[in-house]
Amino acid sequence: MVGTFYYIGSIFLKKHSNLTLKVYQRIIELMLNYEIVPGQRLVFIDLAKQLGVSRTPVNNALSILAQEGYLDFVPNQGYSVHKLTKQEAEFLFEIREVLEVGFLGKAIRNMDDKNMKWLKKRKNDYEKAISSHVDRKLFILDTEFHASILDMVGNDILSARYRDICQKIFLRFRTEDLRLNRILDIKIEHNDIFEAVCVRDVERSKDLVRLHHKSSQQNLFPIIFPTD
Amino acid sequence: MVGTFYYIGSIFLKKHSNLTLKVYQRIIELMLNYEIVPGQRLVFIDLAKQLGVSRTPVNNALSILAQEGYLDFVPNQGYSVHKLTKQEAEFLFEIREVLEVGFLGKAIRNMDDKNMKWLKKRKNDYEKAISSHVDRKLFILDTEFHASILDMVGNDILSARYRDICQKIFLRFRTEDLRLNRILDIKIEHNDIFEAVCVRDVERSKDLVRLHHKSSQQNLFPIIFPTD
DNA sequence: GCATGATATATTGCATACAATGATCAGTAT
DNA sequence: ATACTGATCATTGTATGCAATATATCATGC
Repeated sequence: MVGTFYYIGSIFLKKHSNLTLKVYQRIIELMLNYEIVPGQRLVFIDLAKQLGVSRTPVNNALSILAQEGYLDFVPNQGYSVHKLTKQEAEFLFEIREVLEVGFLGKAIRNMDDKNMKWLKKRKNDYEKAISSHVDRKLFILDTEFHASILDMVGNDILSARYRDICQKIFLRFRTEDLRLNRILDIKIEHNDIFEAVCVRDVERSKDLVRLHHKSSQQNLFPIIFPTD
Repeated sequence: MVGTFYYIGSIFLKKHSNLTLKVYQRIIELMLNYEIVPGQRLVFIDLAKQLGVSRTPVNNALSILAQEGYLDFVPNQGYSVHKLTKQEAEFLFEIREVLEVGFLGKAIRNMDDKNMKWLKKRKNDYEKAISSHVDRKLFILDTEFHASILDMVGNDILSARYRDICQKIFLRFRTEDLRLNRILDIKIEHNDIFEAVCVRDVERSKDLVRLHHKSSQQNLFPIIFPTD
């Protein structure tokens, strides 16, 4: 179950909530669990029946998700799950890298022992999950490793946006797209980044992060976008 | 009239649209024109009456705007226009700068004569608007000057997000907050940036942009957040 | 056989009725 | 006076009916 990990909109359901937000969250879960997939059309009444609510909260939730770019919307025609294009994925990778590299210096300057322990924990989480090929766990834990570095900046808006970008990317992928050798490479590269960050070597960290993203892109894109 | 310039969500109303999107756009206009102001509560029925529609599309539009961070929302209590805190403004400034500086090199490398002319036009637009103190025109034209540089990168998602960040910031300000001497300084600083970009001096451009944002922040924040 | 047009069907869009919730205010007890 | 309780009111939340729109089906004509 990945339900506790989604980032979209950074909404945290509280005791006081409404159906719109619950439906919104549920749809994200459906996307993360491949129960609805990129390209698939979403029909109000079907979703409403499936979730046991009326069309109103479904309509609301879909409006929000469309605005965030997770769904496509055509007036009078309806909603469908957005299928990220190769170009969009490139755009997002590019933004992701600029943010990560751009804030790495501040993150490292801000880092304390607590941060470092936390980061190590995220690194271990990824490694421990390598064997268990469930859902999108690896994508999420990979993202969490990187995001944990950025979290040290202390800029909540940045943290939320970074996670949103990563999620938009990995929602396009399937776990099978990550081949084992790439998974193990990621582990090694994370280790290298972790070491460089720990010794506060900003320039080396930046280089390693750039290299890491480049490798990920080179490995995944031919699989995800074979024709383009 | 600033209606043609808003960025939120980058939705462009087409022939086929629906009331939700029209209401959404209208509320943005109301925010830009100070007809609804930060902190103000938004009541469904009032807005619906004012815009001549039912509560349904208003509800939809407000959900979207809340998700984007332009409105605050408390379930069973309602919506209010978000009043950006000093910290949030600092966070946004920080992100803005990292994006702008981080992509400046690529922008300059991509620049051709057409881009350069376009940028000069944006620079002139700002200068011409200095005398006409209407609405948020200066904020918008200032943003457009900077965004025009980033547009050269050719990353649509980046361009949209950059404008969104700027808009979130300047929605918190009022035109009166920009004092004349700062307005004239901006003109000079834009000129310097423009020159550096034109001669493709990436490092100098970056320094000037950083300086420019720092000055803006130092001038505006004491006025906008006097107590904090 | 293919294009065209009319009809039927499915789905979205909007308004509204009713229910649920929270805020306000008055009244009572301490 | 202040704190508590209950009734009233305002507003949000949800479901649903009907209208508008788009799509699919089928018949007709060439």
